Amino acid sequence: MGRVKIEIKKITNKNYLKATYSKRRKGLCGKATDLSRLTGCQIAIIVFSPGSRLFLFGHPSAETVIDRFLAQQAPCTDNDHEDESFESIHGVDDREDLENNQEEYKQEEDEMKDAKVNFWWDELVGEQLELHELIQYKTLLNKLRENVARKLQDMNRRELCTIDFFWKEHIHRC
Amino acid sequence: MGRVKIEIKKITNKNYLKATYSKRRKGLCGKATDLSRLTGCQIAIIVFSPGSRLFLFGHPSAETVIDRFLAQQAPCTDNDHEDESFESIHGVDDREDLENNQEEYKQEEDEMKDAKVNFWWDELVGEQLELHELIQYKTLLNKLRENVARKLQDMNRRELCTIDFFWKEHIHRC
DNA sequence: GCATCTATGTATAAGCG
DNA sequence: TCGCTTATACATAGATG
Repeated sequence: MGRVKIEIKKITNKNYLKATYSKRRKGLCGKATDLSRLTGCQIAIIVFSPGSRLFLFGHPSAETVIDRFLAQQAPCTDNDHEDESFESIHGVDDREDLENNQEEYKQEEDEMKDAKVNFWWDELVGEQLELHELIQYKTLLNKLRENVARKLQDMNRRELCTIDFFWKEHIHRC
Repeated sequence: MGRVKIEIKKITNKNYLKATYSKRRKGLCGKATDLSRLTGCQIAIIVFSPGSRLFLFGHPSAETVIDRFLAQQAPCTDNDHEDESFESIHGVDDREDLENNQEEYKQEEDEMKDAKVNFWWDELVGEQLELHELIQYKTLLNKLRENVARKLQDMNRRELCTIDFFWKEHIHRC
């Protein structure tokens, strides 16, 4: 959409590339704003420029929409199922045995250091923490998420795709 | 850009709204594809429709770009600083005192149940876990992130904006 | 709802300051 | 790196199947 038709392929001239990047990124955000205003949808756009600079855009804000997306990604988030899913991680699938012997359960709980994690964050978020403390937690949390995500990427790609499909088959895509 | 000029405000007619949503969302993705191909940038677009349906688009994939964004969000992710930031969470700011008395440090460490979390996930990600276990962890992790994000949102908005600015002043925005 | 058509408003390529 | 200009390609409003 200009004086001449251009081919949609990687621009080699650096100055030209930067100009096009700025112009079209701006145009993209304008389109996103229009779409949001016309339909009332929420949009987030994340761009990493050729020089790896991060650019964010969103309505109501990029972070709001990204958080909403992340919250939705968990396939099982009801409180009713949290304990269950956590136990299955640690191989504590036989719940009846534990319920029949509270003493043994407590002992086993003490032996499983990892099991405390589940309660750790439940208590954490329930407490009245200072803002900077929450932000520090968020930092650790993002780091952990990154590590787990890397671990997942390292694993068998086909297997991962299957799971991904199961997870996300309800998501529309272009 | 059509037969008549339209005002950019919320469309009330439902059928018309859906049609416009589909057309313009498609157009937006086309623009994003062009931008990515022309400049080599990475893009993710997250949209929640008026009916709260999730739509994802991205190059190379929405998830790839979102993960890259999340990984970058942690202001302090080197291993060298993890212990430091973690201690500051728990108010253990006076490090010299602890270094002068290893015994006391160990004792205090034992008393801080929360402190184990830091080591928990370090060990976790280092181990050879099954895919489904990782996915379960990811589930818990997303839930935790959601809780912390909600907590942050509940807090004083002005204070939060200040912190956000400090965190993200390097991010370009429209 | 989705594809197609056509007229028309918009985004933008190239150029200049 | 910006902003502005202009000619032109493109996106899309409305209509139809």
